[in-house]
Amino acid sequence: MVTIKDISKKSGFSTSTVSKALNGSSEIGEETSELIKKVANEMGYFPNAAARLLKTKHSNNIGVLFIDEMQSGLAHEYFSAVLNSVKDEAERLGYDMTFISRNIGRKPMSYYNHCKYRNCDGVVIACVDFNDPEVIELIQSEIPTVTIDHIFNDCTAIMSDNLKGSSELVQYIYDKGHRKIAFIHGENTSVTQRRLSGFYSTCKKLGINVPNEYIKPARYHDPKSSGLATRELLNLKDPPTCIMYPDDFSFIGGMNEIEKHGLKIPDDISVAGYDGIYLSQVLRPQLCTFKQNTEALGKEAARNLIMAITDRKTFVPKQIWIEGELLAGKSVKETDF
Amino acid sequence: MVTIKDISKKSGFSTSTVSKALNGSSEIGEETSELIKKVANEMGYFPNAAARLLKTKHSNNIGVLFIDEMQSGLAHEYFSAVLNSVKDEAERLGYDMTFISRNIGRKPMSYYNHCKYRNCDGVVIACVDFNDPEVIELIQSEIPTVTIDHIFNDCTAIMSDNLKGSSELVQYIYDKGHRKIAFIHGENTSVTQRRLSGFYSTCKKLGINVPNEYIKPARYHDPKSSGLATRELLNLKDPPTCIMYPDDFSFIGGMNEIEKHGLKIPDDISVAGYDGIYLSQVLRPQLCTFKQNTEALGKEAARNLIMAITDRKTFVPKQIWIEGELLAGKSVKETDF
DNA sequence: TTGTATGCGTTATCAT
DNA sequence: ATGATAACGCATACAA
Repeated sequence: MVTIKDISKKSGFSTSTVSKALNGSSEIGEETSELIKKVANEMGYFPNAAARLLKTKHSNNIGVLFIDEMQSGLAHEYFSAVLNSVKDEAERLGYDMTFISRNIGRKPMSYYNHCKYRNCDGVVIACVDFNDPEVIELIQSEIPTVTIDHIFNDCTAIMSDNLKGSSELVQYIYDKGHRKIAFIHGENTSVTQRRLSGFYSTCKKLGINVPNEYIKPARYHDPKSSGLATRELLNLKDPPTCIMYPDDFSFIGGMNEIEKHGLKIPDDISVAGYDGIYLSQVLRPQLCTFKQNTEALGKEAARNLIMAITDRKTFVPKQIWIEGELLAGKSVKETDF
Repeated sequence: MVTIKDISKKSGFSTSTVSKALNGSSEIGEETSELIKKVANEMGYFPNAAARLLKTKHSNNIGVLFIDEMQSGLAHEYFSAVLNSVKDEAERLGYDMTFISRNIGRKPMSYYNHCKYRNCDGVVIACVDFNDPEVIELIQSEIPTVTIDHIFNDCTAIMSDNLKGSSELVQYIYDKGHRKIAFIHGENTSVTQRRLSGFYSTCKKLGINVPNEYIKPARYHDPKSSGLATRELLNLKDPPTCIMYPDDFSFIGGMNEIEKHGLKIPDDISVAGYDGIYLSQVLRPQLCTFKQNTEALGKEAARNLIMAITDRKTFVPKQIWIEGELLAGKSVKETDF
């Protein structure tokens, strides 16, 4: 391994001069600086992040907490897309990304301690149980954190605008003439609560009556439970003319159930998803859905986290709302009720 | 931050005694050891990975190279599942995982240098262009590497058994009575080559004649190109009775095209996918596909990489083949040709 | 069994 | 403008 010492020997300058030159310090002469850089290059020098960290206390490394109890974040297209965007932006800003887990080897370790152990400058938290005491410990610690899709006290949060999303969907469905709209929702999280709020408030605004049996609980990313809920809805005495699903993926479960009932989308029943994953756009009929802006979500998460790290003293926690986009598709039929 | 020094002061023992006790050295007395551990616990001590690394040269951190030119690995369910499994096993064995990219901040950096910079003990490589000189540089370097789905000289490779997979599919389809089997394949990689080999050799063994126009190029994970290929196949004077797709996801493109032609699966035409992603099992009819064992792939990758790291001297590079499993589904119709 | 001293590669402080 | 030196937190060779 080529070290600063080697460069020092080869170039004849002291290690401190070399260090300064390599870091672009203004106190080093133009020529020396050039020479040193040249030598460093020739020798294939690269700094050692660990040694640097030991002095500077900056690792230029951020942790990511992406643990889904079901199938661990990554399997979920929405979260993997967000994560990917976090990664791109972090790299652009000079930060690497390390996964944070609850234990390393046989040793159990809290998320917080894991971050300390790896000297993470900050952490992006998403797709976790925000009631987990360990998550809370981490968020409340001195380590800068940014949460995605969950507001925790006054910590910085990047939020996909779920209220607006479900509102726009309802509005669109209403505009198409539907008055009997059912909503199959995911498990009880703040995301779900916001979507429900958007749903109810828009219905109210539009004067739509929503019978309780039109609201069905299911699970995110779980076609089975949505399929079940769909069956219940279809078997109602007065079934809805349009069903909103927890997410595009879950809709697959509904789709099968609808076909089993011999119904056709959108002629016999209209449907809408959520997320706008690729799948939704290649299904036929194209699914009406609300596309969350995963790119912006990840990018803002990384940007704000790094701002919080860099301007630790002046950075003010904030909530950032990322808007999405309605993809009309062809799964909601124009109707005259 | 609580350091060994703090514990030393509080407990009255020297830093080296503390260090040894904490690392379970046998040269420290039972009681002292216990006492020191107790104090360390009380003070909330956790070691500093960077400082430790500086001495030991082991980071207990592995890098992952997961860059797809199309949509960056993570969006691909197959790869994200593999990655997830790598992560789980690595963590179990006491290793963290850091993403490796080509540049950090504005500074361009080869993959190899990035690994050095972060002191990765080893790297898992998947889903990249294996002709990239930088990838080659990394594989040929002194850093232990494990590749997934690609054999590079005599480096350790974890291979999903694509030859067997496509063979079994052909055999199954043949057993169902089909003799006119088309194959839409992905871009030219070693994975594709193996699948093609399996396809051709099994056809030959079974005495099936494969016209050239039954073999169509498309792209992995790209429904559009598979849709196009499907159209061409359906428009043939003598169209196939069964179409094999590059992967389950791509099949969606074919599915739409088939519907557009007014055909029904499997009554009018049979189809098969590859991967066995969740989607394939919730589609109706359930897709006939070959499920790759992502869990085993990731686990073996992590295990072998860490073995290579630990037993650097004695570890012998090897190829490990991971078998998958045919999921018959209902998309291939029994026919009497 | 325990303690002392040293060094990993880097940066920062203080001289020169 | 450049250099000597110390320090970051830890592990280890060696001394006691």
